[in-house]
Amino acid sequence: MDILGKFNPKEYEVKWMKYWEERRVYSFRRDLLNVKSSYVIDTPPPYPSGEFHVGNALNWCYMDFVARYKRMKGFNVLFPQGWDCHGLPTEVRAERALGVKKRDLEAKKFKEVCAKLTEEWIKPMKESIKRLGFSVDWSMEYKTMSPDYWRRTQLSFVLLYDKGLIYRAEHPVNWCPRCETAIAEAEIEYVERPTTLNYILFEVEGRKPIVIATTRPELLPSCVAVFVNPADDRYKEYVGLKARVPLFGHEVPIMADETVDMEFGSGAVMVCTYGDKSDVRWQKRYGLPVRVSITEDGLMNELAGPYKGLTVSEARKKIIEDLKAKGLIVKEERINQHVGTCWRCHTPIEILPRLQWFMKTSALRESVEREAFSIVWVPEYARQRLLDWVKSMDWDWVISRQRVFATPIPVWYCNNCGEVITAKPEWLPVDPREQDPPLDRCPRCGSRSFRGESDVMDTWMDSSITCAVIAGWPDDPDSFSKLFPSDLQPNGYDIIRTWDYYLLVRHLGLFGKAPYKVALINGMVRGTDGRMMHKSYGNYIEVREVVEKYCADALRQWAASGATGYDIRFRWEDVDYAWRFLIKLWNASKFVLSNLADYEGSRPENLRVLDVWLLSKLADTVETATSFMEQMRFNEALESIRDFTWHVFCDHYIEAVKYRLYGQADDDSRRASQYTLSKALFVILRLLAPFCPFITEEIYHAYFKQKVGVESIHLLEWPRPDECERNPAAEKVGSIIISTIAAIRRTKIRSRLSPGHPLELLQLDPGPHAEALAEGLDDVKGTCRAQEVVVESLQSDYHVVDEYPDIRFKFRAVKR
RNA sequence: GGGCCCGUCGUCUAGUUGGUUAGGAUAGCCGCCUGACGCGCGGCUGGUCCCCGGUUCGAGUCCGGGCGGGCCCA
Repeated sequence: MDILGKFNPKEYEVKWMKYWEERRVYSFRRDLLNVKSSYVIDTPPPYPSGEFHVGNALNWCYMDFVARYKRMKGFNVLFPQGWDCHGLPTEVRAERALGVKKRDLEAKKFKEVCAKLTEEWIKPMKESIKRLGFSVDWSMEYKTMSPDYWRRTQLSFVLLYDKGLIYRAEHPVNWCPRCETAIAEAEIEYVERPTTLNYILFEVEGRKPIVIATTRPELLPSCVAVFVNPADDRYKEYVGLKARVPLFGHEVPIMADETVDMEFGSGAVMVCTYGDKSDVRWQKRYGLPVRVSITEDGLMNELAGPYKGLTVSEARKKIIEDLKAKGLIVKEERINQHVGTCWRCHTPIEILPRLQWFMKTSALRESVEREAFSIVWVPEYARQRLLDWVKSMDWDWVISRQRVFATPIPVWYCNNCGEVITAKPEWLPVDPREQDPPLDRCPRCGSRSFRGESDVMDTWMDSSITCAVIAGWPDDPDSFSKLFPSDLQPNGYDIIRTWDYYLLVRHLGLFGKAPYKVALINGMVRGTDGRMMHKSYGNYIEVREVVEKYCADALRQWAASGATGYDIRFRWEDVDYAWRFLIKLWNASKFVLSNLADYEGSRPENLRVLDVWLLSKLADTVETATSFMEQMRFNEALESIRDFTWHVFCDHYIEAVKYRLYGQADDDSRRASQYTLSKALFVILRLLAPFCPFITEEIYHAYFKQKVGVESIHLLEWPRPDECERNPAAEKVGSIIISTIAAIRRTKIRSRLSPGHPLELLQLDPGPHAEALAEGLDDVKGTCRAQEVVVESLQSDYHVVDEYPDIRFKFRAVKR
């Protein structure tokens, strides 16, 4: 036996981290696919930003608690780790690193630089994931930028295209003029900012001019109609007439629509191509013309006449000046406006019509809504979030992007007839920007000249097929049939509308089946000041800092301290408490192990009542903890284990068996306590293993490994209540004895005696509990260090046991 | 403006189908060198359960209306 030495988590944590990796302790047993039930976790692949932050840590802790618990419950756990590599920030960083714009460099070369940077940023994140002890199977690691991965993304594109769920059309899209790309609704961030609402005169033949209110006068050249509310008395007579657009001179119809807000501005609005989403709605509903005046890089085009070439904001200034010069602005009003901006570069977005690729998500709305009910959401409110989002979507998903570092869209166009040629599955992976289709001639017109699609796919197209990919799709149908759908999809509530939604819609489109069974939602991490943890708030904590000051097991306990699905504050006090618990466990283990030298491991015939009491309480704890783990209520599970360990096991049981170990009792009693100590510690360690994988492994190896033989505690079975021998009668008796001991100890301390101070005489009046106390008399005597105990009726000057006020006692201490 | 979530000692958290004096943990305070652990042990003090109504013999819990905070969206 290897008695534990000094508590040194930094040393043993690194040791076990390496041990687990070398021995592949957490590998998914593919050979047991048909033998053992699998449990599949669809780890959301993070974007390789270079930093694994505390929010990630929380998310991964949840996954790991489940992974380790399920593994111990006998499941063959698949816990993979991937990287969602493509993304604009990488392109921006690459541009900065190279000092060029992406379009100025050959795509191939630019992609190489991005890939290299991505590899670099993955490294530190991977280190963090390992250091925190997450039980990932690294043989399953994938990167969405690898050709083998984007082969799958492309295949999913082709299959959805063949099913009619992907189409190409000219449609208004959210456009970032800085990034020069379309972006999805999910990528827009709305910010509030002050702006000016301009009241502009539009001439109307035969009437007084009509005043329209707009925040975007630069869109006058794109004006295609004026709208008023049909119930608005001010404008009833105008409906059906034509208004002349100032400065630009074209005439537009004045129309009525009940969605016009009479209270806003003048009650008359102009419809443009496109100022906002309602412009798009009206344009569609009334078949209005399309007049585009803004270019893809955010400049005014020829339609803007003299303003051509100006940026949007320059044009706005100039147009306002010119209108003022002509007396056409009658009022200016400062208002706050919500502006859609690009979530990456924060440039205000424009809505532009453009040929884009779409996924027909509108066709899948009903099945998404239906499947949301077949999924278990932890906590349940998350389902409502998803449903609300699905109901509010009004456009199909734009899946094309005008970027470089991303999965290519596997499509070519015939230069002669324009035929769209999608790749055959066997051509994949393919990059149409660099490769021609393996065809002699265009199947429609026979031409030999093709042009590859230069657009690429939205990153979400990569990351929304992970459930299929980790299950082995498309190469291993057998494995796919067993590992799809995933059992667990863990992520934060902020990305329910993206991650959970896109996964659902993609897999439903491809396979007609929901991709995960349980969605486990985590809240946001707040700083010590209670606000969201942000670098800009100055309340940002780095994972490394916590691990260096404390250790991974302490950080993991902090992550378990909040209620599942709700925000959690980072508190050093929690980490500190966790740290102290580890020390407590360490010392208790040291005590137990140092008393087991002459114990061979078998169960003695006769346990004493306190032994049975402890094991029975332990059975309760096992049951409670198990139930909480099943419900993924990690805070409750951990708390029940810590509470039992600290207060039942250490404070009461260990204190009450010391006299039996220190040679004041007979051998049977000693052996019974040794059995109970070792049994209880072994169960505690296993209960704690999902939360504190390092310390439990260290203690396991110091003693239990030799008895059990299994190479890691994490490969053992989760404890069952029945292995702890529940016994309600003994629990009752034990509780009486323990309460009595505690009451005597309290009284000693109040009398300024140390708990270990010997008593010359202890007088005990058990009241109705004579039988129970008779059974525990040795324990009371030994633990309270009474030289003599007399059981007798007490009438005066006695103390009582709080929990059992019928029990009276008094004592006389040995003189100091 | 809309949807969802949340308001319980300073802080975090539990509170079953409504049912004794709202439980636990931390922090705070007061004791104690006690033999695994002062990184410890024992104890004490903290709550008008956000507010106002209603239902009820009885409301932290159910209903209605506010107020405050958060996330997502417009």
